[in-house]
Amino acid sequence: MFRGINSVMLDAKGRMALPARHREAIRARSAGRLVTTIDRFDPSLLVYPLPDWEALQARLQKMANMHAPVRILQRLLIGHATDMELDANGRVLLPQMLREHARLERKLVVVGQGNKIEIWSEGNWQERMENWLGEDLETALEQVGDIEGLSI
Amino acid sequence: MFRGINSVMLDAKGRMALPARHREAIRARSAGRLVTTIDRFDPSLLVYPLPDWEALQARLQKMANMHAPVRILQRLLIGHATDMELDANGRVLLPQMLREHARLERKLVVVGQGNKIEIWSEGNWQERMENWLGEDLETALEQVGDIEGLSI
DNA sequence: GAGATAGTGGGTAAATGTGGGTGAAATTGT
DNA sequence: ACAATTTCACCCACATTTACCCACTATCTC
Repeated sequence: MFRGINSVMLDAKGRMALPARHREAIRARSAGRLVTTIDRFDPSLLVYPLPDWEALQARLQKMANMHAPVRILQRLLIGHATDMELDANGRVLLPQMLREHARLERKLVVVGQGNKIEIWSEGNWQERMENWLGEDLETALEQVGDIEGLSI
Repeated sequence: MFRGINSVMLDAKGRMALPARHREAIRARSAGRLVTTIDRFDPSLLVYPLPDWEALQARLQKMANMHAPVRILQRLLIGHATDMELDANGRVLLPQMLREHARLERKLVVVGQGNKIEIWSEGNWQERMENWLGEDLETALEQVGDIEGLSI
């Protein structure tokens, strides 16, 4: 569904153009309605089409919250989830608290990730990229499994 | 499927002629629709016919992304994967961010690699070639296995 | 050598991304 | 409760990028 990377500006009002390549898919899937929340591992935001987020949220809420880690996960993800809508120019308004979490500044990077879109500050993204490209993913992946015969 | 090496120019608009020897195969396989992404080991781009890329992406997305190395792999590959289409002259427009990753300048090298095509800047390619030719591949390959009885 | 094919360059209209004005709505302070 | 201030939705305007043409040259085929 979503893939590819774009560089865009965050304007003074906190708005960001969603790359055109994703708009049609979003309009078709959810009439332009989206939900953003935080990424719990990295300083970035996750954007889902509304129905996909709702399925995720339902799943999170079904988990028994007697366990502290489940409660924490719910607070982080559901707590920060904010509805957004594409405006006439294909932009979205990113909520201030989420902008702060991802430490977004003027230059952003928008990364398609299949069922979701990630939003990063350009600086953070570039910094991470350098590390990721240097890592030995194969060794780590073999321990996870799932890499058997994968050839890219 | 794809094989052979060509030297082509990247024009001022970021376009590159796909060597004619590959066009027919691409048109037959995917009506001229391609996906490019980055190579994670070298400064080069990988080009797949759309259906072949989609099979790869589906495989990547099935992996459970609770594990950090899986997320990184997805970000690098799916995150940079960009749809392209052959224009009337058999050219493709290479996205700016990918051009930067592969450090493409005016002179490019296009290398057929079976199921994919690699795009290099001429300078990088030549530099690597010298190193590759000087390496003792046999010793290294024997440790990997699968070389038994291979005769070239 | 004439015609076809391949690679390259460039013009132009449409699409895309960016910035900002303005009034309505929400929030804040008193 | 009301005024002051901020935020937001909805416009419009503009610059840049891209898609779609057409043209030119070099090479190859017959």
